[in-house]
Amino acid sequence: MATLKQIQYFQTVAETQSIRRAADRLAIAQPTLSTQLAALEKSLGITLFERTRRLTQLTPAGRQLLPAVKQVIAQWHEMRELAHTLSDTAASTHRLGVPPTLGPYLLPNIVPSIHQQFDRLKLYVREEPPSQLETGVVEGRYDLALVPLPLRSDNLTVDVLFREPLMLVAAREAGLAQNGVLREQELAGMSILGLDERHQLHREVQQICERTGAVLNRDYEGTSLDTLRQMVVMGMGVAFLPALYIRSEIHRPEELDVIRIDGARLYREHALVYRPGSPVRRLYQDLANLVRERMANAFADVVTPIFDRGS
Amino acid sequence: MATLKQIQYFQTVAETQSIRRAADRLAIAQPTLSTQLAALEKSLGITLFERTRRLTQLTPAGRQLLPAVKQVIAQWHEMRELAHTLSDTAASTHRLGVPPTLGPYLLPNIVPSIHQQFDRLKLYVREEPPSQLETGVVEGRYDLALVPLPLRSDNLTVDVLFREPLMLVAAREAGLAQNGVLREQELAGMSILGLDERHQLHREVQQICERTGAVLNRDYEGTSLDTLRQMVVMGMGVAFLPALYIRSEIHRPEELDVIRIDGARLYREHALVYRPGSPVRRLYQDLANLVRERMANAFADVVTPIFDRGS
DNA sequence: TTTCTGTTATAGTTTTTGCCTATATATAAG
DNA sequence: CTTATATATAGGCAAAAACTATAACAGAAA
Repeated sequence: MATLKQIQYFQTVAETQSIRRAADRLAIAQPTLSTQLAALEKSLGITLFERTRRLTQLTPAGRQLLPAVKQVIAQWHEMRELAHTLSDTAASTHRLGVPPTLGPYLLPNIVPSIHQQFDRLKLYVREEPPSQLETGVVEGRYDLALVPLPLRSDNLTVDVLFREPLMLVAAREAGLAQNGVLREQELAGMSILGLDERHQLHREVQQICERTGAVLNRDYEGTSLDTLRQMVVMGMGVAFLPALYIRSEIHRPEELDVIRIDGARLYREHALVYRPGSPVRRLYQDLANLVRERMANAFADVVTPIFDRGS
Repeated sequence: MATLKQIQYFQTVAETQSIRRAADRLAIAQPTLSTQLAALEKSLGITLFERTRRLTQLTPAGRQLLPAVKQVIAQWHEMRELAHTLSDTAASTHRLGVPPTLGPYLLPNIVPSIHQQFDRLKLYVREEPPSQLETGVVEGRYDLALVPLPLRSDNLTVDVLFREPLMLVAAREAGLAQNGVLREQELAGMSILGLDERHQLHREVQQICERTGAVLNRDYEGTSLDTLRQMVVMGMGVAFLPALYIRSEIHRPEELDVIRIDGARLYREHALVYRPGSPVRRLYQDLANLVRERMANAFADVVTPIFDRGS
């Protein structure tokens, strides 16, 4: 069937113009080489060499086949080199899915750290709603994903990363900000702007409203955190925004007050998920730890990293 | 060592996303495939697949290796196709050597016939003095050559092709032409122009002069048949020119008389030579016959084909 | 839960093949 | 004619690739 070995033998004989010398160079016995060469010629249906005692040289057909043979061997070597590079698991490209309300505000803070620690690892990042991220990982469209808890799927490995507070944001003129803090009870009856229901954040805010007695305003819904912020700036109401978004996109002096709500469970939790069978789960665990440490070191005032809690 | 079979297996499993289905498509047993896959992974130092019961899919590293693997297989198929094409011996490029005093005047007449009969055969033609053609064939720089007899080497197969008369050419004004024929005796003492001694024709003309009593003029020697003809036209003397050259390059009306010499052995003989061990000698015999037949059919008045005479 | 089904891995065996040594054969050189 | 050198052939062994049978395991169905 024309094996790789055989065509390597072919190349060597063509180069040395001698079966004996080629056998020496290949460190095999001369009869072995004769036999394999004959087998190759038979399987190709071509006489490759004109064998005389003085020298063994290519036939016209063999001469024309040689470049093609070299191509095959060259490609094969290339493949092996690539394999060698990839044998370091952290040298591959991993497909990471992120939700649109987290990715743009988290990744710029952690990607440099990742590249510092795993200098040959590459990330192929895509944004999608969390539900699709989960199924994406299960079905193999992603290798790993950042998703908010709780998960829908139960057949994924979950590394909980950190807790991210949701802050109430109001227009400055609304005058809600008493030293930046509000008690939970004061939320009752308040009209809250939210994202449209394709975002996970929609549901999270909805649950907060139910718990605190605030009212989710469904007349106007944002399509992204940025539009939601604009709606607040324009005085259409107040909204709950994630702390990392605020840290990233809202700078003082601005027309907005950022208010912490005392005593309420106003936060969301993010996790890194991947298939339990993934052969590189150790790498993903390392990545999760790297994110937690990065959060602990540089974002302790914004988020709360969660170590040692599986799911 | 990572065989071709193994990387084909790899590709098939990647495509079918299942070891079982891949085994079916490859017409091998499933355990064989599992084992070979494991062997490949070990030799590459990479885990290529994430095996679950539902589906077997590529790891990030495997995903990146796949294109390289496909390249190898594609090149290999290309090589086999080329081999199949070349398995028709008449589909290769054969290196043909010709002497400068024959090639340009013979080949235009026979190459079309060759391409008609062997439509996929290609010739790579080079001109060299006959002595170098012979060693060229012996040493493998040529696959076959047209050379004048007699040969220097005795380790070549010789297919004698045809006998080509040498004609005396004189300027019209010399008035030598009595009905285009001269008797041999009339050559005695005549001054003959020849080629320089690097050409085989130099020696041939020299021998003719010795036999007939003509005198070879060595003061002026041509470097090619064309310069020799020019010298005759300019009245510097008379010369012996090969019949095929005359047929090809001397057209009437012209300033030259072409004279046949009666009763003398004024000719040279051409042969096709190749190494006795050449695996395609049958093809070369066919080519020799084709040349003879072409000469017999279209050039019977110029040359004398020689059938059935080995050497 | 248990059972059934479908998929991959492992064990044991047979067949194939790639390689070796020894020897035959053939040619060019001495 | 003999010798030296190169390739081909023969016979045998060991490694590898194939097969069958079976185990292990997850997901679906009962």
